[in-house]
Amino acid sequence: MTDAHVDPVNPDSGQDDLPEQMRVRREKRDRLLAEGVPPYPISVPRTHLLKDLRATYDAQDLEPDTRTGEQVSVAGRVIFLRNTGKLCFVRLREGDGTELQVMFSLADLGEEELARFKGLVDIGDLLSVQGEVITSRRGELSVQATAWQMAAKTLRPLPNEHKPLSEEARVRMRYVDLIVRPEAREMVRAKAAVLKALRATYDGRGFVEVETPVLQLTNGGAAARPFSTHLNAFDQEMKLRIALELDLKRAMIGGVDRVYEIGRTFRNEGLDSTHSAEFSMIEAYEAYGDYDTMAELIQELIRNAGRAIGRTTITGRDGSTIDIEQPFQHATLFGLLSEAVGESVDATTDLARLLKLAEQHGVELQPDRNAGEIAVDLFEKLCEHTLIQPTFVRDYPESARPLAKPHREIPGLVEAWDLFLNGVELGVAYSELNDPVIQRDRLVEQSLLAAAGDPEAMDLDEDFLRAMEFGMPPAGGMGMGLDRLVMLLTGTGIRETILFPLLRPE
RNA sequence: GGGCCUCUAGCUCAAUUGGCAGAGCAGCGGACUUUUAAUCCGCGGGUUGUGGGUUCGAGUCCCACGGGGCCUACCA
Repeated sequence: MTDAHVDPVNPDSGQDDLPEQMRVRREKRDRLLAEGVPPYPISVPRTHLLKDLRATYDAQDLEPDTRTGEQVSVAGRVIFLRNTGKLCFVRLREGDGTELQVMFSLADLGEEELARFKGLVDIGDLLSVQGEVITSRRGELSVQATAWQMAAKTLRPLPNEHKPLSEEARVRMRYVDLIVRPEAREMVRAKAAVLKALRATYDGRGFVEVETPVLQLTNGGAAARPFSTHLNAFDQEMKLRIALELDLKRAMIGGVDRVYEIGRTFRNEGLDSTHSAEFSMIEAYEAYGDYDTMAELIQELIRNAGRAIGRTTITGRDGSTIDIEQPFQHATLFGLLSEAVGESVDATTDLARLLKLAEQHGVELQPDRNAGEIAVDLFEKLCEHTLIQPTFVRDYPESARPLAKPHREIPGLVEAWDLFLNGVELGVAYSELNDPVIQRDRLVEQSLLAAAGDPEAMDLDEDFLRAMEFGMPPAGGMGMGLDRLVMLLTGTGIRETILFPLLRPE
């Protein structure tokens, strides 16, 4: 932020139209400038992190009124300020939430410097303080200040520490949320730890991380409405990717046998508490693997991510305990569905029977669904929410998963699973279709839908088909939503896990 | 898309039947050398989301618009 209208040599920026507290802070900034002290210096002394001092001294169990003799310079944000006349207490907080008390006394600072401190420092300011590490009379680890500098003057008051910010304020001003709310700070670090664990798990298994284009010529790899944009250099309409799949398969065809990407995808669809316009996808492909090797992989990914943030047991939404250290269950789609409807249903069950079952169980269907799609609809409505313990739901009807390979034993099914945990879908995997002729048929079918106006259908990606015709190894492929994983492991909503969620302009 | 709720001081929230717009924290002035949401005395702070309307009088009732939330529907 710049204040071009403020003349620093002639301080008069106490603008009348500002709220009182902002005016006061601007005046203090002006006073610093007037005395020749920069309110935003290039650097300030800092010999120790608050965290360092806590690590060094907390373990020593110091008596009250201890003087350690160690001289330090520390820096942090003033989050608490108490003035008892000739002695001021300040609590500094640094970015990770570590706090340390600083004491400003008449005896150590002198009358003039103490008065300057009282007159210039507000809650929220970033401060550098020099002094000795001591413990207070109450035994609290502190720095007894002998000098201080403003590191950066804050012009807006911090919100009330003791009342939670409204949910809207939290997401609109996440920077403030991060300052005042420990859970917000922890979320940032938890997500980073999860990402690190995911990469370590892939890397440990010999997977190679790649980056593939976000800007795409065609819409493919999933069924979703894309964002459109324009590339001026080619005068070319472009799409933002909705999935990573096609480029990762191209890489695998080229010999990146174990390949993964963690990256942003974009979907121009409805937004709600579980759907975001942009979100991070995790996809991996393993040549000579299949959907069983992917099941092993995803368990290890989730387990290691949980361990990285110390959360390997989760309380399910029905109150039960989910222990992700335990092997995940396997079930079949038709097995679970048969159980739910109380009669045997399989890939050969005809459309009429399935429609009848849908009616009996009050499941509303979209028009023109085929038998396989109805079976999946029934499963989603009747079974999905009951899958609290981690469960791989395997073997989908062919028509419901057009990019998976036919099942090795059961006709009419394909080798695909969805992983459910706490009643939500967390990841998917296939034994990937690699017959370029069948692949072409499927994609042509999709492109006809697209031509007919289905905004979610895939475009025909001729280059992808050409790549497939060079031979894609038999492979397993998996996908998982990063935000859903973090939500699951931390037990929070999507607006908490995304640092800066998309919001309407104020 | 449909339904319900909500928007008041920097922040979090009150305001009875339509009758002077308030509190806590934060801020300003004063006292206090051990506070930890300190205490004590005093003071300021508002276009009640925006625009209309009803009324002697609107934070409150009506209409429209905007922001936010919840439920529902849709959604690889």
